[in-house]
Amino acid sequence: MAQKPGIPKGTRDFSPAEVAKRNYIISVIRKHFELFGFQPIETPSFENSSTLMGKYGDEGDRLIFKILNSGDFLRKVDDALYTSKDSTRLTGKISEKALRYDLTVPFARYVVQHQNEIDLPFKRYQIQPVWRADRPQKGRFREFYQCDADVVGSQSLWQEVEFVQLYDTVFSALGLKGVTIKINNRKVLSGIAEVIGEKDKLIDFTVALDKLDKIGEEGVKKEMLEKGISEAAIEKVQPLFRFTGTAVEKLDRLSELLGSSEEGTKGVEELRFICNTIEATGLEAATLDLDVTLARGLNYYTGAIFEVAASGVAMGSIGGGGRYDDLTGIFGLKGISGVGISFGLDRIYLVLEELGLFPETVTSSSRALFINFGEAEALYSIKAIQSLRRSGIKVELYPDNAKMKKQMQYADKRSIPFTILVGEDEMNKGHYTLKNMQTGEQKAVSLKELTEVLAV
RNA sequence: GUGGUUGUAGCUCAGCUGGUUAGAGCGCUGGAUUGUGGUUCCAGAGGUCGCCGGUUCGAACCCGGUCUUCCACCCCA
Repeated sequence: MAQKPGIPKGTRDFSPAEVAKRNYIISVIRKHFELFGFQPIETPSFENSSTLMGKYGDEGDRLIFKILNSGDFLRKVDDALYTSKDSTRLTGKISEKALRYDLTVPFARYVVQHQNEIDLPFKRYQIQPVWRADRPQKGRFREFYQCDADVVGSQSLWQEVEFVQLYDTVFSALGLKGVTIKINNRKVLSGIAEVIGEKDKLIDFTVALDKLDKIGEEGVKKEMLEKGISEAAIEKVQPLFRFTGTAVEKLDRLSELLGSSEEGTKGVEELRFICNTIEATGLEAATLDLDVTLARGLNYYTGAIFEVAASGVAMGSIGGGGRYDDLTGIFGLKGISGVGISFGLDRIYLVLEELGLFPETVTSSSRALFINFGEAEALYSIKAIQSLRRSGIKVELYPDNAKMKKQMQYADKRSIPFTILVGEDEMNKGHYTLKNMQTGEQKAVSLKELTEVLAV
C-alpha cells in the first residue's frame, strides 16, 4: 500500500515562486554583505555534539537536533545507564553529532580551527539553514535560514556603527520602511543589576525586564518578585518602566542612574558613541531605538545587543545580534572580540509577503514559448531557440505536438508573456509569428526582430 | 517541554443532538472550437472524512490515543 507523503513538522517545501522570492531576499542581503566587505564561508550542517552542547543554555540544549550514531550503538551502552532511563546521559552515549543550531557558534569554531589562515579583523558572512527542535508557531520553524555577518578581532565600536548601517541599507533595499533597530548594551544591564544590588540575579532580572512590552509593568514586577528580586531593587528600577525621550535624554538619565557602576558607565559611553554617530550619519529606512529593556539572546553578549522589528506586522524579531568579547574562548582562543548581526530570512519573507513588498519581477519564467506543430516545425524552432538562448533570452519549446489549445493554456498558466507560432506557412516565408499573450495581438517578425522584442 | 486549536475532493470550505449513495465553489480532464489561451456552455473524473482503536443497530459527527496545523507560554530568527 502506498504511504501517504508528508514532511516533518516545522519544515516546508518551496514552490518555484517561493524559491524565486527567497532568492531575491538572499541576493539583496548577500550583495550588501559584500558591499560592506564581508566574505562568505560555509560550515557543515552538522557538528560534533560537543561543539554545540552547553553553548545555548539548558533550553538550547533541549532544542538541538541530535543525530543518532551509526551502527549497533546500543551495544556500547552499559546496562546500568540503559535501565536508568536518564535521557540526557544516554543521549551523550548514543549521539555524537548534532544539527547546527545557529551560525555563530560554528563560526567561532571555524575561527579557532583556522586561526592561522585568517587575517584579523576577519569579516565573514554565512547564509545557511539552521535547525531547532522547537514547537512551530507563526514565523517559527524547525528548519530556517539565518543570514549572518560577523567580524572578529576588532573591539572598535565602528563595527557596531557599520552593522546598524548594514541593517538599514538592507531593509531599505528590500523596500521595508519603518523598521526599528533596537539597541541596548549588556554592560548597561549589568550596571543596573549592580546598582540595585542584584548583580547575581542578572539573567533573571533581564529576562523579566525584556518582557515589559509584552506583559506590562505589573507583570514584570511580579516575575521579578517570583525570581527573588527584592522590593527595594524593583523600586530602584522603576524609572526604566517609563523610559522615554530621545536617545540623548535616555543616555543622560542612564548615566546618572549608573554613575556608581564602572561597567554601567562604560556601557552608556559605548551606546552614546554609536547613537551619536548614527545620528550624525543618518539612516534611510530604519529607526535606531535605544531600548534598555532589550535583553534577548543574552547568553554570550558582552557589549551591544541588537534586535530588529518590522512595524505594521505581528511578527517576532526579523534580526538580532550583538557583541561577544570572548566567544572563541570556549574553543581555546582567548581575547578575540566578535560582533555580528543576523537576518531571519523566513521571517523577512513573511513580512514582505504580508506587506506586498515583493517586486513583480522576481519570478523568473521564460520570456516565450514556441508552439510545437510537429517534427519539421520543431526543428526549425529549436534553431531559433538556440540563437535566442545564446543572446541570454529564456525561451523554451513545448515538447509535444499537442493541441494548440493545450499549448496556449500551458503558456498562459505559467505566465509566459509571449508565444511563438511556427507552422508550415512561417517556415516557407522564413519568419515567426509572435503573439503577445496579454494583449492577444500577433505579428510576423524576423529572428532579429524576435531577439530585440524578447530581450529586456 | 506546558496549555489550547485544526484536519472532509488538488485548493477554499459546507455537512442539522449520530441515520440511505458525503456536497458546493474554484481547479482538473474531455468536448463545443483539427492554427490560437483568458470569457461562455456541455459532459466527466476525483474522497480509506488525518491515522489507530472504542461506544453504537448505525460514526465525518460521540469517546480515547496518535500525527499534523495554527496560537499562547518557555525560548527564539
